[in-house]
Amino acid sequence: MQKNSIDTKDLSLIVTPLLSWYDQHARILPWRENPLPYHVWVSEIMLQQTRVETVKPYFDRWIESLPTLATLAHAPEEQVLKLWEGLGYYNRARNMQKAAKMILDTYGGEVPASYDALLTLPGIGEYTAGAVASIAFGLPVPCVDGNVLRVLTRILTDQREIDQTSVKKYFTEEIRLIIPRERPGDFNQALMELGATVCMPNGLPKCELCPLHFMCKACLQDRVMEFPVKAKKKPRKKEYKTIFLILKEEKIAIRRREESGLLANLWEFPGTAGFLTLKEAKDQLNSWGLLAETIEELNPAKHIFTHIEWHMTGYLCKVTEFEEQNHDFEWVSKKDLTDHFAIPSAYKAFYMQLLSILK
DNA sequence: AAGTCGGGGTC
DNA sequence: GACCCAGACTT
Repeated sequence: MQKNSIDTKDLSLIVTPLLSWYDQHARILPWRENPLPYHVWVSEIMLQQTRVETVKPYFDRWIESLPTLATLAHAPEEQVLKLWEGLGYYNRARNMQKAAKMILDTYGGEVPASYDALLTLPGIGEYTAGAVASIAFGLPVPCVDGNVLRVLTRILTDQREIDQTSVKKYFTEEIRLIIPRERPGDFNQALMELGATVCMPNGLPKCELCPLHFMCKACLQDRVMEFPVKAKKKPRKKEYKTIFLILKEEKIAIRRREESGLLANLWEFPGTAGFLTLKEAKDQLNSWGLLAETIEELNPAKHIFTHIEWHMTGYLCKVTEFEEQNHDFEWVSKKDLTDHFAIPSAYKAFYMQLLSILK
């Protein structure tokens, strides 16, 4: 038996107090109002690496626009991405639409009530398969996310790095042994809810409010901030860009990003690598077949991704086109831009400057 | 197992 | 600044 493990009989002691706590403290959340499998699925995809408070308005708009799995499957991808605009990890939205089509084709339009079947769908990994299976269908399967790992490593003072697959696997099996057959979905949600609202990810946890503090080794030893142990992260790479807000007769230039990589296939304002001087910026416009009638500097901006930093300068340009080029600009009105094209938040600072200029 | 993929809240 | 969030997928 491993050093840090307590036996299953002990860990099973969390079940009753946890469910009882959840009965009193479960938050009222949009996806809990009418927990249809489609609703549970959409919420779990949106919640991947994303806070509850961030997801709420996105979930409401999504269900309003795409109320059923079939409407999602048949929706234009542009609409799906527009509904996802600003939420990040955009493959989640594309994969969800792919999965919706697969469910229509191979499961008769019903979200499959099987952990293994769910796991075959794009965008659904071990966590999400377990979450949907237990919450939407009442199947007794674990779902182990960052919240669960934090709660359990604290209860057990487990010092292993939670980034390791073996550790996640270990806790998944521990949960499988104790998950109550009567209320698996509530149990999984209770564990996550406790992690989100009491056994918090940042700052001091509210141990005095925790229904498990009586058996939490970290709390009893006053060592809660030592857990969970996580691997160190690599420093971010810095990239420098120049962004162009180009206006031609009340229209704005945007273009589609590459089909793979960062922000794949989304729309952006034209840009180039490096910080361009005013003269270099004019030359760049010329190379696009555009002549600057006016050009002025915009406020610089920075955007932090998980592994990259974008440092951006920008120019506002009013142009005429002196030569038809085969560049891939799309010239759109302000209304089309705001209504139909998904621009990632990395461009938000320039997007805001543009909207205030066009106001 | 390590890298990639977003964005924002919180300390 | 640094960390982390109801992770999945590719290499």
